[in-house]
Amino acid sequence: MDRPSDTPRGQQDSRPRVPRATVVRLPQYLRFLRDAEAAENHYLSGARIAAALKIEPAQVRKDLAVTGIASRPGVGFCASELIYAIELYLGWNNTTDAFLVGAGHLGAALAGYAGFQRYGLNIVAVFDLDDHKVGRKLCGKPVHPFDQIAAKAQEMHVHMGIITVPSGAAQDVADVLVLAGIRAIWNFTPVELDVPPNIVVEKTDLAASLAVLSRRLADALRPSR
Amino acid sequence: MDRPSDTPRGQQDSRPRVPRATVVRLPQYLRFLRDAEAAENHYLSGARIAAALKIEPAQVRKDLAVTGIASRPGVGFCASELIYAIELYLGWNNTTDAFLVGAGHLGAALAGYAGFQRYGLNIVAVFDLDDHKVGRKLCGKPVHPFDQIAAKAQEMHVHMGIITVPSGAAQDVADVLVLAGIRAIWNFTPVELDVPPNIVVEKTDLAASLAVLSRRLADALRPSR
DNA sequence: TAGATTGTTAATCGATTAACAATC
DNA sequence: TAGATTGTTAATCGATTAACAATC
Repeated sequence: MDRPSDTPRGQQDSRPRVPRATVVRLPQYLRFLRDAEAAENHYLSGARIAAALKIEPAQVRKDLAVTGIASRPGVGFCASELIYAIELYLGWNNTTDAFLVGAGHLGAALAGYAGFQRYGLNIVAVFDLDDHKVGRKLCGKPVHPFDQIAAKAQEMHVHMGIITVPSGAAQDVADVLVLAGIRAIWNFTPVELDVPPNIVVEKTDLAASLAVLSRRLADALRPSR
Repeated sequence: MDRPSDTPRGQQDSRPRVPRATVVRLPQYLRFLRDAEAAENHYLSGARIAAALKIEPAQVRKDLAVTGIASRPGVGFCASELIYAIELYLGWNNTTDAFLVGAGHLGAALAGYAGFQRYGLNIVAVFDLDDHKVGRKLCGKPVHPFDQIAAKAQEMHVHMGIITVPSGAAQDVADVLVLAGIRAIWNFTPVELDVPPNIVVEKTDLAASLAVLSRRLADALRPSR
């Protein structure tokens, strides 16, 4: 009933736990700071950042504290310092190579999105089960046969996979990615993937966002009378 | 210092406030229930739903309570009843017509996504600023010139707009949509849109999801030694 | 220096989890 | 009926907001 050693959460919990919501906000700060930097605003107070992004000032200070960068009262944060620190924190200073599986419309949208470069993401290859798509290019990225994932992952030292296949194939694709040594999966299907605990999965579920929007629209239209 | 009437939140707060997280989970339940129904499982206990979706049983009971549907101890929820009630709650029983602005890769992905039908969403028209794209079809949807949004919105009684233009054009597009009488905006750009308070905006920010994934991958790779 | 702004601790708020009497 | 399962209240957990002494 009682376990020998009662490790509460992981082993070495030296890192202070950062709320997910904070990580979600970091790209917002990053964008704003890059724009400010481009506009020659090199120093910005937390209060100003807060006002621009409609976030509570205290929240901004707390969020930015995770970067380890201090702000000087009266002067503010040094934009370039913060930009560098946020990129570092998110691992966006070095580009991460990723595989994309599923050369459909959504796959094409992601493969063709030049903006990912700013987020340190580089889709190096696309895979698809459909032989008609193999050999062609999808938005400039070569499309390989699905069964070459493992070989190419070893060869190219790729750690991240993006799944944009139909729901029915999602789990199979995930299994293959895991076997290929992929450590992080960005799942664009609504399927709750079953993967080993050491694999990081992040789901982008369009239906979830749409649900919130639909519900709020219904609320907005109802009492309009 | 003290306001005359201390209205805490809105005017008629008869509706019990439903957590956003609950609304986000509803599509998960819906999918699971539809699958169960298709597999001839007509009654499902909350416990079983919880196990399948890896959600706490108490959470499932609480979430599903918003639908007003009761479960019978020993028997469970009636799948079809719940499906209907969730669809009703999300306004997905009747299809919602929507405009899509921005006929790029992401626009094509959304315009071509047949699955939206299951979520009560119907993209009826696409708009783009680029004249080369106007007149063609994008995944079967006609592409209209951008300046026809207002006229078409009135004509087709459309309340929802989806923005998939480059970031720089997002605010302008939002302004036009608002002027056209659109009430809900699904924003796929990272821009924090400035709209009147009666307009509902839901942002799907890919950078935010990627940030969480990147950070967790960095954490996973670091202590692997 | 004086005053604005910070970093951080305490208070609040909201959501999740646990517990348990009520129910089919 | 007996037992599993519910709906709901209380306890816990975690994140946001407020407050304020420390700081440039």
